[in-house]
Amino acid sequence: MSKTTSPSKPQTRIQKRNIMIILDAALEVFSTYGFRGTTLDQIARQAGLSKPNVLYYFDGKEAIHLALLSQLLETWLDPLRAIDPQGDPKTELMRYIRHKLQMSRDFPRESRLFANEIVQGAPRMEAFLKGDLRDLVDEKASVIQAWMEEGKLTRLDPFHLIFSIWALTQHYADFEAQIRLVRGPNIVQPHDGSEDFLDQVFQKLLTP
Amino acid sequence: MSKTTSPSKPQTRIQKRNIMIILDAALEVFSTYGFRGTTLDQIARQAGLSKPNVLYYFDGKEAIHLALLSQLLETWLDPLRAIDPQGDPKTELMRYIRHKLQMSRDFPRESRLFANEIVQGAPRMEAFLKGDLRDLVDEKASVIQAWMEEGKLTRLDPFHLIFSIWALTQHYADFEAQIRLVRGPNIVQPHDGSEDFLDQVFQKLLTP
DNA sequence: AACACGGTTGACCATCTAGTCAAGATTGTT
DNA sequence: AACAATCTTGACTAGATGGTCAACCGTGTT
Repeated sequence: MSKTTSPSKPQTRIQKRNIMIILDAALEVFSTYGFRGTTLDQIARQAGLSKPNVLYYFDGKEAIHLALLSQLLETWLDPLRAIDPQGDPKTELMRYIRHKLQMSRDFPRESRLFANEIVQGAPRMEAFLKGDLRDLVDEKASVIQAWMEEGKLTRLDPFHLIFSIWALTQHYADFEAQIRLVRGPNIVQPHDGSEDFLDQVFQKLLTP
Repeated sequence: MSKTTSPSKPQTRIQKRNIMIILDAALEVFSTYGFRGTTLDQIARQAGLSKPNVLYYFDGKEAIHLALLSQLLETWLDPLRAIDPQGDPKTELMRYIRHKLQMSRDFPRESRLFANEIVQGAPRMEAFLKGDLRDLVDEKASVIQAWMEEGKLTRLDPFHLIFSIWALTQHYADFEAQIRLVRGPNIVQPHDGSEDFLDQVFQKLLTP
């Protein structure tokens, strides 16, 4: 029987705390080493718990990973969902871009967890990608398309536009190591200047 | 003693063939599962050889990975190196962008091998990133900066510009699974339309 | 204090994985 | 054909890894 997915009993204080600790530790490790590259011992050590104790709260490595992923997927859709068809086109898109960049800055581990999954073929996210995400992307692409046809935005392929936003914003989290090493020791925050840059890029790009 | 790095004896036909087969198989597997997620058995199976036979040609898993990586790094610099300070600024950059996109289309496994390494903190590429790559990026950033000051390009942070080119071009290879699943079964080639799109984007962006 | 339940862990197991080795098969050369 | 060098592999080992379990500890309630 699954341990964390049974909603019958309410969670103890200790349960709440340890489950949070474990998920945080697992996020740290999974986002760095990928699913197969992560060991339960690593997670346990990072969490400051013994391995059997970790397995007391989760049914196994897979279950921890799944918990992280489904927790993540919920919040992943929100910024895109928030694009308002009634709002001002450029404002809405710029807000989306800033929101995504902010997430990449504030939750780089989540971004890398996601990236790890997708680079490796997304075996655990097929349902999400071709389900909820596809529906939402299709919907918002239509909205953007309509905006373009009204002449309020530069005419571009709306799907490629969305992908380009993902690419540019997530790059700062996913390839942080590269940016950090290429820029040298002077640059502490790989994100420095990214907001101004993306603002410039998309202002110029989207204005017809 | 290393097997493949000893240049004393010339390679046999069989050696040449098998080393190529192994590297190709390893690229396939490493690029999909990452270093720690890949097993020697997987590589051997993919190569159609026995595990001891694979180890006859390479000193171990690490050595295969290293061979792939150093082989890759050589070619990785070429497009950037090809940017000619004497050429026409926009032409040079557009050529670079198309070149990078082409590589992402023609060598997606190489791109994903790279991506896997970097997402996981680039532990095996530090020297390259903070050495040759940094020098080259610094050099070309200066060139771009000069072009901008001459008024031949839109004023942008040249480093962020280079990163944005990397992000946008490699995205099509690294996140192919996402694009494929989000776009649905109708889209066969995730790259479809990417060249036109990036042409539009950077034409508009770079023109002052 | 005593009890029950939740929480914790050392010791253990089965399986997987990188790597070894000695023996046998194949190939090229004379 | 005969020989040496190259090539191949089944069987194996040591250590890592996911997961189990029985016993023990801690906490809150009466």
